[in-house]
Amino acid sequence: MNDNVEPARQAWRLFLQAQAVLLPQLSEQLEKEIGLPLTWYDVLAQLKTAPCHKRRLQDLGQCLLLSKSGLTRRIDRMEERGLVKREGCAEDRRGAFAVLTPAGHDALEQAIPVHLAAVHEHFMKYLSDDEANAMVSALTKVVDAAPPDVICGRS
Amino acid sequence: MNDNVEPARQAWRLFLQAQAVLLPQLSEQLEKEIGLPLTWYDVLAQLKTAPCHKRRLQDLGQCLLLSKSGLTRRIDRMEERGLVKREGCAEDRRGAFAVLTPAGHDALEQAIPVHLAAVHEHFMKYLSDDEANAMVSALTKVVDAAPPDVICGRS
DNA sequence: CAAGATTGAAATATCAATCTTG
DNA sequence: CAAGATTGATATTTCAATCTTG
Repeated sequence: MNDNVEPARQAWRLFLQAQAVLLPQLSEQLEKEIGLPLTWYDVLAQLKTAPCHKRRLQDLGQCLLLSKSGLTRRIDRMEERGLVKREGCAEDRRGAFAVLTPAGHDALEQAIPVHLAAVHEHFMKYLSDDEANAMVSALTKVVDAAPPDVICGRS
Repeated sequence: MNDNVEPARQAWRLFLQAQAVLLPQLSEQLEKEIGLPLTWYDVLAQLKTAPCHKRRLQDLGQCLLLSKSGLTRRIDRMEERGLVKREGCAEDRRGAFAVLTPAGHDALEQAIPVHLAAVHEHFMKYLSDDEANAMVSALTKVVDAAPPDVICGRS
């Protein structure tokens, strides 16, 4: 019974520590080598895999788990730097798209190998196959259990 | 070898997603039910386990992975609310301690069961024994590989 | 000068309110 | 009125500069 509680609690502690150690490290490294904040990388990566390299702001906010206004401002800053641009939506004129620009595409192409190498170096290389599979199966349950309003419903 | 890459990459994606979903949820819940931000809970928890319920600001910043000025301001806000207080250091008069107040101790005692229950509800209960052990072994390697002097614990 | 802590300026996030369109 | 997006006010964090003490 104690053996049930303890490993899970330890897993939680390490989960928090790992993200607290990893994210600043990866963020700083990408920023220094490519001049791209990790949060911008996330936006560019989403756009790259989207049809026509564009995506509704609404959708972007949801899949990046960012509030509406948070996304508005992030896109503002990225647009100032020419990495994305906004595009009105013809079918629903309330909406808007964020579109990848050529400069944004180039920046991402530069960033991808650097970032993936860093993720491998600091995270993936420490996971055995079994450990990776166990993490996938466990965290899938955790993420799927999150109420939809946590994922979608932020002002 | 290719089978090594994919589960690990998926584990990374889920790792990011899980923390993005979990932390706001736990934070909001603790804030609503106890009126205590999760970041303050972390400070109180650190102080509770320290000798005499006090700790050098320097040490706190390191184990909470917070910058010097970030900690200064967090302690400012908590001191305003009477949860901690500052205390000069006799041996090295440049330094200062953060000390748990009775009010801070009470708030933490209220918060602990609520927060632990929430962590169980949203995270721990989804981990089988094997999955928890795999996560512990994997994340231990990840955390140990990071710059070593900064690691302490949360909850 | 170096180390511990604080302060000012800037970055980035959120909530609430607002504007525009359906 | 509801939905998509933006704006204003506020909160928290970091970096660089500063103050104090060793």
